[in-house]
Amino acid sequence: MISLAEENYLKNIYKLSEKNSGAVTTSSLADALQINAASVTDFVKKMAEKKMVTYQKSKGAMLTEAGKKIALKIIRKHRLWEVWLVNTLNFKWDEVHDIAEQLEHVNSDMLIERLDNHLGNPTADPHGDLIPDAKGKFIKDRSKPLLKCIAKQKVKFIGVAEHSNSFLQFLTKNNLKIGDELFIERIEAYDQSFHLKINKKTKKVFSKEVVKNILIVLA
Amino acid sequence: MISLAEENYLKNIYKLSEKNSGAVTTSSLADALQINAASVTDFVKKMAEKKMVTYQKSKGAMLTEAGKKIALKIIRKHRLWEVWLVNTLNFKWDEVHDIAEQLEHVNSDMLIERLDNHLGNPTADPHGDLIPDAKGKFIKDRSKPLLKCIAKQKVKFIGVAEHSNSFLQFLTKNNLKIGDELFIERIEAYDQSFHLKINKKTKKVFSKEVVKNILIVLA
DNA sequence: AAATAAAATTAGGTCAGCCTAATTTTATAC
DNA sequence: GTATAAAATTAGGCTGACCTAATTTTATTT
Ligand SMILES: [Mn+2]
Ligand SMILES: [Mn+2]
Ligand SMILES: [Mn+2]
Ligand SMILES: [Mn+2]
Repeated sequence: MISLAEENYLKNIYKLSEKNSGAVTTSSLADALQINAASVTDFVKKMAEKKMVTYQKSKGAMLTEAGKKIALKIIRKHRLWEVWLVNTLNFKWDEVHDIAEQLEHVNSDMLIERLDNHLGNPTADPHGDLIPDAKGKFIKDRSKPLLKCIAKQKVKFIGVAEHSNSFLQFLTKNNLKIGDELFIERIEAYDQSFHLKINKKTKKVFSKEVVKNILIVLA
Repeated sequence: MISLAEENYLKNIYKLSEKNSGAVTTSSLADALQINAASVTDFVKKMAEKKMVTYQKSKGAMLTEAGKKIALKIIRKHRLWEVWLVNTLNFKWDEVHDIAEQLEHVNSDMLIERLDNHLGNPTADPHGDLIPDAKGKFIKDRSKPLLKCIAKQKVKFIGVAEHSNSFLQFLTKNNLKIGDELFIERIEAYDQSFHLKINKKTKKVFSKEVVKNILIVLA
């Protein structure tokens, strides 16, 4: 059996290795898990014995295939639950993460698959994060940061690269939500702020800070 | 904060004190939790320090008001989740208990209340067990064992007094489900087996063993 | 290439939640 | 009421998942 702590380690190792590929450092894991680095070293060694990760002293940890499979399953559960919370129970997108952090550890394959079907086999969660299927496969990710776009492009808002409540609430306050059509009227050369027209109606200006965390696809 | 172990102790103390009122014995708790009696003694003492229970050496434990409140909340969650699993995800009534055992520990008041509303504020779970409201109050229980009835009575099957999978599956196999109307055609004097007509159609005979675990209300 | 800083590891705890074995207390039988 | 059985407690341990402080390794400056 796999413990709660192990599940959280695996999930976070996966997420960190997604960003900076290669071995995940002890300190980055410690930071993500809010656990002392010494404890992480210890734990990771035990996980290596159990073949969930490979570990090289002073270099870091990498998921084995077995570990990756578990990590993806937890991520799948987390995101499916978030979809349920938002779509069925009408939670806001900035209210679901902590609840999903708990629900992701509920262990029942039958439950996951039924939930998935009940939700219509969604491929993305309320924040636009892709949901792996039962085999751990994602659909192809075609998104990129709005910041990478050029003036006069028409794009669709499909996700966020930053998941903090403050950022999500900022977007909500500014009436920006997933699915919105954004037209880039102009990009200010000096500070790279974006002048947008949202859904062919409202005009708004967003700073580079914001724009880099908005993920879009070309419309 | 309250730990998983504490929640399970509280829930089981509540359930055992429901049956045999008075203090809950160490051995009955040990048996229910599948934990060694020595460990239970220890744990219960710690819970007494935290004012969740009162404890008298060699006599047993009783919930305090605070402890009872927590116990009822867990029972509420367990039963609400069971309703969801059966009504929304189409699980069978003998498939939900283990999943609900996990879900009952998910901690979010907002989640419970939204789930409750979404389900239409049910007052009983798929096994006929009453669901306490947010304040811990139950509706009045009017059920009694079918065994206590007399011949020629017409009654409605509303719950089970025995929750084992084997019993639930036995009932399912015999096409008996909650809501069914039962007419007691005759009670065999020798062994107290019940000759029933189910939903004005099927005739079936059930042993005393079975009949004592079927809960009904007079129709 | 030394010196310094940062990251990682080792050594030696703690605490929760369990266990077994031994002992004491309470209940039941004779 | 004494003997026996059952229940409960005490004593002493163990493991998982953390911690701090000290040390070692690796990276960055100068
Ligand atoms: Mn989340
Ligand atoms: Mn998400
Ligand atoms: Mn149940
Ligand atoms: Mn139930």
